[in-house]
Amino acid sequence: MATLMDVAHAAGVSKATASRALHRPDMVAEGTRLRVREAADRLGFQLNAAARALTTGRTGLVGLIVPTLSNPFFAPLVIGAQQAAEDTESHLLIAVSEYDAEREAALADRLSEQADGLIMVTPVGTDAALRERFRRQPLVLVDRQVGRLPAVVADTAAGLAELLGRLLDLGHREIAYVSGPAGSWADAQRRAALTAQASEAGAHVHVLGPLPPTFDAGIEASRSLPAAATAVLAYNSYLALGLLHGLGTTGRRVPEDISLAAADDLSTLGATTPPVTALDVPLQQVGRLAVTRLHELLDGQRRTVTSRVPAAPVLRASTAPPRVS
Amino acid sequence: MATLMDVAHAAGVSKATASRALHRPDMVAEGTRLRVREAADRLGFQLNAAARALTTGRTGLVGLIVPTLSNPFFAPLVIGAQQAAEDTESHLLIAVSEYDAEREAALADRLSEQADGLIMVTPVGTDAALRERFRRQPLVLVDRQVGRLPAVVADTAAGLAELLGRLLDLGHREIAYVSGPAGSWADAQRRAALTAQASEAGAHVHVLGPLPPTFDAGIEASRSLPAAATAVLAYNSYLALGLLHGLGTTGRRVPEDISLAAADDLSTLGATTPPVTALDVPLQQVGRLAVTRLHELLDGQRRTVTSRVPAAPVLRASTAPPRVS
DNA sequence: ACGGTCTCTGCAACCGGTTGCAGAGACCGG
DNA sequence: CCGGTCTCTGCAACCGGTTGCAGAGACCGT
Repeated sequence: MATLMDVAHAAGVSKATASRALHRPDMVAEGTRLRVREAADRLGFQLNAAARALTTGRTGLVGLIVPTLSNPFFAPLVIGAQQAAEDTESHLLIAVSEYDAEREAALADRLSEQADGLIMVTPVGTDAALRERFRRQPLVLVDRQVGRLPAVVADTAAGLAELLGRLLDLGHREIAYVSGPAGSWADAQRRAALTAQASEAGAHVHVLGPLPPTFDAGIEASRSLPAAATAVLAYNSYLALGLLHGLGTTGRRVPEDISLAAADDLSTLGATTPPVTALDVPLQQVGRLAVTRLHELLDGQRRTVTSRVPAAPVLRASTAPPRVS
Repeated sequence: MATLMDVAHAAGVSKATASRALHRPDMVAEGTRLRVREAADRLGFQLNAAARALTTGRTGLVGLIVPTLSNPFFAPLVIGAQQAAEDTESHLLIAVSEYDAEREAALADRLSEQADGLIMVTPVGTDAALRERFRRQPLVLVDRQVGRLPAVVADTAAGLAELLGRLLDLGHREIAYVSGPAGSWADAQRRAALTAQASEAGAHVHVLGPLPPTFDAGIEASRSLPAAATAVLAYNSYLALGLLHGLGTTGRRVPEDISLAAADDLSTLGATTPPVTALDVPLQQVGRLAVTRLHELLDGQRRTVTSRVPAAPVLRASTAPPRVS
């Protein structure tokens, strides 16, 4: 593998000039630059990332820790992050925590050796640990707020509030909310937003759970819905799918007997019978923004604000006015 | 950030000894080792990955290129790869090609600057390009065979053959196969295996497609199934889900009127009505194996064989004997 | 013709580890 | 007591880039 030295030699200049010709074009005479460039790709020169990282102190790597990849919910996040990474000539170092705080910490430690900074999607785990980690290394949180740490959150609480508004408009007054995993930050946000808004409107939100955000848990939940509820909101698509299935087998029709909606939007929700009303969460943008924020942080721009991206309801056939009883 | 030099100083030894104390324990006296270790974690020493990579020529990074992450099919692959990476103290550098050969090539080029080797899941793209790339850098292919290049493949063709066997046993003789994307290596393998085996058994396989492996394409396909077909095999779960939906809306019952099965197994297939017979592809193992193979390659063990992991049918309610006509 | 400025290039130090080689003692057998 | 072996440690070179600093000309205005 050709080194910069080889290139410099071939072009008849010094290592320093070669280096500048390749990424400081304005510091070098036109002719020289051309000669070096030509020599470089004649020799198939590839810059040694490690050597560069050693001097510059930047690896160009962004660590990304997600709780899982089995949930396609996270795919757009990764895609968005990758797009932003490409734009900034960096790469994604990925790790999956499996919702395990200890494992997550270990991965973060190991990733941080190689990466310039970390992006963490960490619904579980303590605030204190995250604060501590932020003190040691550049860090951007996703879908979670801890004090004034930089974060990018999808504003599902607001979106869900809007969704609830629609249900209230339709006439629903007794609404069940099927919670997500215990200790989830996002879930707590949603629960709080919903109950507050409902009581304001003279309605009531029945909270079920916490539950694991799975299809099976959704089926379970469908059996314990309060009889009064005319609509049910689910923490995520899997729960919603389980609910749909469970309601179907117990003979309750959606939306005639009960309305159903989910607080995220997997593509399958549009393909069920009936299609399920959902919240479109622009995760790709979240991913992109997270990387951008991280780079701002690395460049020393102290914009440690929380970025919010709005989530909007997508109304489908699973929501309708309650049956007049 | 403390450097090795600082640690050495604190422990009253030289840089060299400090280095050895940390990862060549047997070369150093017990007492010294302890002193160095103690100093290291007192100072919160973190080894600089770039510096290490520069001298050793190993970054400890494995590049992984997948066509997409939106399909949860690939999640276990990533998980498996990550597990193997953890075991070998390395990390996953991930990139998504979006099924675009040009993009894939660019990503591979850029990843290879940083990674010790590449693992590529590349259903599209030419053999020649892969061969060429292999000449330049350690490379392991997944779900694709190109000459004698190292590869790990899930033996879906064999698994599908077994599945076809079951259908034949049930009495099916006219079977539709709904193909995957044009140019897909795996799809070609399956098609060939199926048609050969069917004609041997006096049955006939009707090939539809190629089609994009999506839910919608599955719906489309459900409208153009040959009337004679009593069973249909789909290239993947999404097509199968689409077929199930499409058949439902046109009034053909599964499995009474027609049997249905998929050549991979997303968890949702077990949750439909009826649950869909599928092929369990142990992708996690594939991912793990791919990383192992890559490391063998890096360590100079020239085991450039193709590893196969078996895929086994999971029989569910969507397959039954054909209706006697 | 001359001093000053500006543009371009090279020298050499530096980033933070790893490792071949050699030297210093300790230890051992004869 | 001596030479040989073995264990442990340090010196210094090296990996392959980047960058501050200074020097060499070119060019300019007076």
